[in-house]
Amino acid sequence: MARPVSRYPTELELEILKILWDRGPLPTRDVREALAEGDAARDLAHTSVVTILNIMVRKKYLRRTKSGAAYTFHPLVEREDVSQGMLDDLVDRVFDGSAAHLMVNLLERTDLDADEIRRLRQLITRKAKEERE
Amino acid sequence: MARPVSRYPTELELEILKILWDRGPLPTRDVREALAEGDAARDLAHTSVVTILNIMVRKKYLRRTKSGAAYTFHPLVEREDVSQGMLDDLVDRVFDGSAAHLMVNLLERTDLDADEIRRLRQLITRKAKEERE
DNA sequence: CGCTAGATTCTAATTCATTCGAAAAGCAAA
DNA sequence: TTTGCTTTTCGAATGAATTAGAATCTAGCG
Repeated sequence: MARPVSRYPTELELEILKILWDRGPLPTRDVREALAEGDAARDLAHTSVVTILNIMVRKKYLRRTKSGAAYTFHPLVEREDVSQGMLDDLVDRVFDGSAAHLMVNLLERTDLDADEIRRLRQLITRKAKEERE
Repeated sequence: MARPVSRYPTELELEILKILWDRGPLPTRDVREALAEGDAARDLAHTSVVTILNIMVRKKYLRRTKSGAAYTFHPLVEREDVSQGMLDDLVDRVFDGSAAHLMVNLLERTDLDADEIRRLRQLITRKAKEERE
């Protein structure tokens, strides 16, 4: 048997989703340009980008609409849903289902700025209250 | 070009690493049995397990020692290093480098028990103190 | 010493992910 | 309408991940 379909967007698929989430529906040309810039710069041939966009349509990550000669691609999945799915998967697979374990791990070695710390503190406090009810 | 080697252990590789982290060095036979049990039960042929163990040796995830007729496989990477690597990768790729964003996301929709909340609260408080220095 | 049980090595089939070129198709300007 | 540019469609190559059968090797026993 063979490698199973990955349950979540692959590396490249995620890059493309991020581009479309940030800048809205775009035609192939613009997706290609955005990929060539970006942090993880990928200078792909136009056809490569077309190919992967079509795969993403097949996988229902995107939908496309005709505009003139070209197609415009729209995200069909939400940023939050994908992030959460991938995060939950990591919690399950790597941290054996313990979100707390993951957070402790992250907290112990991440630098956070004051605002972020305050925000997290508030959330935790609220959690603690909910717990007591 | 082709799919690049994944920077972190693949699904199956991680399952095997977890088995070896939990139960120490094991020969192929025992790894196979553990895989067949486990949560994500995988009932693989003996040779399949051998194949992947050898791939993992090539990738330096494991090392093997001869013991009698068979080989015994030892993890060469630490659980913490792998977890952190995979977590950092997710933070980078999915949450654009913001660990705080990830934690907020997780906190908002995860049920934690009282102990875990207390533990996290302590950590955050300590972080806040450090920040003020 | 030769046989057998179990282990290992070799080879290979599948399918996914990534990458493109060649060719067909569409639209706009000359 | 013909030329030229842009786009898409199609087909294909390459390599990683997963799975496993066939062939080979080896240690112990009668």
